[in-house]
Amino acid sequence: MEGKDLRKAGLKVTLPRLKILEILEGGNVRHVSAEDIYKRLLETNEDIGLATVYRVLTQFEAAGLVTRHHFEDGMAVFELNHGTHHDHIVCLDCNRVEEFVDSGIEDRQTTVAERLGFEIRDHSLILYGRCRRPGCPSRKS
Amino acid sequence: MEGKDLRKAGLKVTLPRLKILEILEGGNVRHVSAEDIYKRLLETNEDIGLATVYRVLTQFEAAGLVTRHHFEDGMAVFELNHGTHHDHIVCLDCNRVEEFVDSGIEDRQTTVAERLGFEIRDHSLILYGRCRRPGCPSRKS
DNA sequence: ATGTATGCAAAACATTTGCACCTGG
DNA sequence: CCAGGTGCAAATGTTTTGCATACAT
Repeated sequence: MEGKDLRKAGLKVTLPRLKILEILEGGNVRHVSAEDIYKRLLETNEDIGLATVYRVLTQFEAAGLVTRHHFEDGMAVFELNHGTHHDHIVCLDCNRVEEFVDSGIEDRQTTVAERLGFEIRDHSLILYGRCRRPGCPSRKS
Repeated sequence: MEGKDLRKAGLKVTLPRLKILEILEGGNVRHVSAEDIYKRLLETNEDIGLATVYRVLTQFEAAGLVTRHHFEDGMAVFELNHGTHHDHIVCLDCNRVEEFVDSGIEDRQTTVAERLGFEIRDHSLILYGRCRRPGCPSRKS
């Protein structure tokens, strides 16, 4: 029984919340938009409204289960929190997203914040570039 | 005559573009939304439509005159490019924005991107925290 | 039972676009 | 004069909300 995570987060265990959590856990894609999830639900013939998807994702975020990111296309994407913090690098051509952690960067962020008199609470670091892997459109040039 | 910047950017010198550039240069606020600029124009009794503000800002961005940022509220803010690159730290309580540059962070970003096989083109680093300065609401606690 | 969650449709919001008119060079 | 710029209104795309109904505990 996997409703544990939900109950532990103080959320009533309902079918929409279970299904959405399931999709987030279904590892094939780590960063999904509300619309992505909604489409996935339709494919599985689940009768769940888009509004509910947004509501549930917002609750999950408040409960610390997921993180909301704003990549530069403006549309929000959500990612299941698997404990470890990490930053992102996004390919401008194929939209592939890789994750990384660099303790040097993390440390210096804290130092910089202190120097400016801030008590740091969070940060968002996104690198943009070209990955030029097989399958990436930038390869064609 | 200040239309020089515009003409140099390959843009026809028109009244809306001049007025908007003027507001961006009017140093009191460095990060403004399209709506902010529109309101400022209304206060000055300029008859410029919101659509034009968006169009002009997009052109300015394409011309490299301004940079568009997505802070975490989702609404885009624009900032005049004064040459030097910098990152941002935003106070979660009073929304004050400070700028900083840390060459250590910059260097490691390049290193990380290379390690992951990316040719880095740009990045967005935003720290979030509490500044606890006089006038900052977090002070009241 | 009862308070909360959901679905649907409509609202709200930021941003973009179509089109007739105006303006800068 | 004429290509390009602008205002207005309407369209778009994403996210939120109101409300009557359905569900978990």
